Amino acid sequence: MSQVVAQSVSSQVANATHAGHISVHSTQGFDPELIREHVQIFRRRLEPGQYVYRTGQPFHSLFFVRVGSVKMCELADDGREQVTAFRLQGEIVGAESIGLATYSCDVIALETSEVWELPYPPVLTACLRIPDLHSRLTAALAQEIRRGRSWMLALGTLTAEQRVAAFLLDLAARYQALGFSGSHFILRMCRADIASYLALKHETVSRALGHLADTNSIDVERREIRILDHAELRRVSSPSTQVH
Amino acid sequence: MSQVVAQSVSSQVANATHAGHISVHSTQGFDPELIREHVQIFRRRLEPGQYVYRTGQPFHSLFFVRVGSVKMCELADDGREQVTAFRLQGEIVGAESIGLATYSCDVIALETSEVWELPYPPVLTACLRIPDLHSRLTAALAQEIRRGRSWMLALGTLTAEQRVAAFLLDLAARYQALGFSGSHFILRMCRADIASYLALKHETVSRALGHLADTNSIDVERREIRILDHAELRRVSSPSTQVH
DNA sequence: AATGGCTGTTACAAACTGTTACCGATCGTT
DNA sequence: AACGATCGGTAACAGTTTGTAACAGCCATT
Repeated sequence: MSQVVAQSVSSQVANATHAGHISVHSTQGFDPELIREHVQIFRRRLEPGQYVYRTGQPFHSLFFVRVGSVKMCELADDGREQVTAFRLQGEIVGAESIGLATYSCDVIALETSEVWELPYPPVLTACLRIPDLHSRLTAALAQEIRRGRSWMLALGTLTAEQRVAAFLLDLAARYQALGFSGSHFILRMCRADIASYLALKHETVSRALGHLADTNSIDVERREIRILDHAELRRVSSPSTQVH
Repeated sequence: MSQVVAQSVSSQVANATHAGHISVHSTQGFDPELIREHVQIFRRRLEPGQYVYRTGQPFHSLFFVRVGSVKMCELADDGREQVTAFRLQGEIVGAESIGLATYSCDVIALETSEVWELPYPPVLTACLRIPDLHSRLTAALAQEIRRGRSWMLALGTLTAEQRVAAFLLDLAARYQALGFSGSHFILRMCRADIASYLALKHETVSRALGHLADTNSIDVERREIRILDHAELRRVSSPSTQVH
């Protein structure tokens, strides 16, 4: 039965994708359509686990996630590593490496995906020609800074269960903005990736999901998530809203 | 006696400041000198605790920290707040709010400081006129994203003592890049601010500093820090370097 | 259909961090 | 010089998160 449900979800995905309606909201208005005439765009198809780019490879392009989703992994010299972002379709990756000779992180497809490669020097040139494009790119970069800061705040101030709740709400909002269901979706990443992103252990993520399910806030079936009570999830993820 | 030492440090600060040599490295080359002729710059003097700008105020300018240091504080709707960055002289604040109608965080002076206000619309215009400036601003924004990511990695993978060690090393490197001593400096922020930034409680910061002092890695006298053993500090802050 | 590998779940004990409380030091003010 | 407020340090105790381990479910391969 869960098989059937999962399929119904993927058909939603297919529908929305075929509608060709990519939310520009999620990229702060940086839309590849705007530079189509000025920059040659290369399309690349990716299977789960394939790299969009790797740390240390020469920086040459930004990438627009057209279909699917990717994870971004930061890695330190001493071997530590962490997932620092998940990017869904309609979002940009690669901007963090602007100004460097080589990419500063790994980007890996979570599912079968398609990215549009936007060679950076041409993008830069186009920005000078199209004043609007410049401010859009700058705004997209600034938004990326804010997303990081905002997530730092979450990591620094929320407990394990609160982080998991906040993570689900964030994903739900982004799926909804894309035209998918905001209360029923499939996690494209494994527990270990979620845990890494939330600065927890994967067992702790499991336990938190289990507890949220026990309290009927959500329904969990491995990677399939149903949000049963948005209000309760928000309450859980916002400590100050609690009654003392 | 500690009084004397503290004074010797502040004279170092005074010296380097008077030398007028602001590192462009720390701003990825975004230097206010470059736009002097295109943008009218306003100078502002700040006393400790004063705001450079507040969350919700209309966004209008970037700020270049000319003298002193500031903290950046993120605050959530539900009241949670966290210090998300410390900026020393030669660094830029305000870039995270580009593209928004209002500033997205608080910036507060930690000591007597001077900031140069750079009205943003003129900066943007100047970027279109000076191609080089555009790439410098973009690069500065990208660097800000990477700094955030890199700190997220630290928060997510390091223990309390490792974070404190990493924090001290980061400060040391930045002071050294500015021409100050990298092994003897004064913390401009209180323990609570450090704790907030490191996602710890201030008691834990105290314990960690105490333990680092016990092992002769550093010397602590309230806000005065001497790094006695850089190598040991690096070892502490890099888990994988440990021998099993 | 059976196997092995990977992923996810749960229980229990241990470790680290947070909490609370108190004390001393410093600084600005009266 | 005395005062209060803020800041910093220490300690005992409580709590959450983690580590370890065992088990179950899914999937690809044989």
